[in-house]
Amino acid sequence: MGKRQDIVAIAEDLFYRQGFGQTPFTDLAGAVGISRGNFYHHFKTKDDILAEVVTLRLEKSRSMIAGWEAQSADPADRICAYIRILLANQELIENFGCPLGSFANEMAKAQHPMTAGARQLFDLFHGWLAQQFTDMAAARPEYLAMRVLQFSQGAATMSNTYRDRNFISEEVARMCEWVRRQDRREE
Amino acid sequence: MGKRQDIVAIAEDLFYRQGFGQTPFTDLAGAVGISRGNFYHHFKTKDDILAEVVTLRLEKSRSMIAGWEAQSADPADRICAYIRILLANQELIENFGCPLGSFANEMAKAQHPMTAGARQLFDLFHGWLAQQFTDMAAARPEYLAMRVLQFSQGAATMSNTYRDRNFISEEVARMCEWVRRQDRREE
DNA sequence: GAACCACTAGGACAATTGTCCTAGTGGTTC
DNA sequence: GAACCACTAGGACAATTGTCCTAGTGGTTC
Repeated sequence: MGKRQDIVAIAEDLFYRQGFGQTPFTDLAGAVGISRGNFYHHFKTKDDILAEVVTLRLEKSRSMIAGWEAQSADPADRICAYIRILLANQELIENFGCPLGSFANEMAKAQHPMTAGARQLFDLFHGWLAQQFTDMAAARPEYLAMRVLQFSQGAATMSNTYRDRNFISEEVARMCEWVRRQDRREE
Repeated sequence: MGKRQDIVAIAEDLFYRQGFGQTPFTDLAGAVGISRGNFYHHFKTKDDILAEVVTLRLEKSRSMIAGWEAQSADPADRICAYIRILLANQELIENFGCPLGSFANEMAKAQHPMTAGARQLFDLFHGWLAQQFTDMAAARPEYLAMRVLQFSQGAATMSNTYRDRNFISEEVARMCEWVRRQDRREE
């Protein structure tokens, strides 16, 4: 049992690395260890697998967020934890880009219904970041949350293109300082 | 005559909108108006078309740059012209993302040799931006050029995901002001 | 041990893909 | 008008793709 979950977990990884449209069932079959035609016992279509992959990503994102919340009560620290994904997942991002950004773009280009799912993922982080800025008593928390997303998307693309680790480290540090400067609480 | 160039021009557009891997010859044939098998009179492989598409993009980018240089002698103005692509091509970016960033990411995921071509495109803008910052007597012109690229990549992804024109306008304005603040010349 | 179950392999299918090949056509050059 | 040219349509090909189907297998439940 759990085969279905295995498939989704492996598909999540492969779709990230190769793109959804560039990942045929042959690859999935090889990685999961079942035959190609057999996927249809578990899923109705390839799009159904994608839908569950997005659900899995949402769950994983929620538990990442829960982890950051558990690790610090300070909203600025929490936002920095988000920013530091750029370092924690550096090698993956260098090779395949940001999972959110590249997925959203692929869905948009394909005019795929799951474009909405990609946006949900962004919304999840955006909402949470905005909440942290609110807790910092910052003006325009939603705008600032957009700024953080924008930064991490840009940095991920630079990382993917140039693989310049010094630059990324500097930017992560700079952005974390910027976040702290948004704190308007009496401290 | 010129048929070859027609094909490359149409392929450039389609590859941008749909992605290279998701654009079959059927689509190309429909758009160009010749039969599918007939492409092989003009090109040896699909990859050969891509190579010429990249060359075309490089040429187009160079003439955009030449246009900005002709329009203003002030380096800050010139950099702002680059940043304002986000507004000039807003609708395209909302629908398909940044041509540079999305292309680079697709090539990286496919581990396609043309990853190098994608990077050449980035290098072209990076080099030119760095030159503008040098002309402004700014410290660390190459770093600042990276910052501009990073910003426009992030903003393009936000535009592609959220299509929030107010946000993009504000960010373009903010970034242009930031550019001007890097000016260290005696004025 | 019969009935059921979740799961499997792998053949088959039509559609699509990149590519190759043949047989043209229509204009220019001598 | 013969020779050449750039270009064309479209059939054919093998490989690949997503999907469907059939015939199982191996374990659990009564």
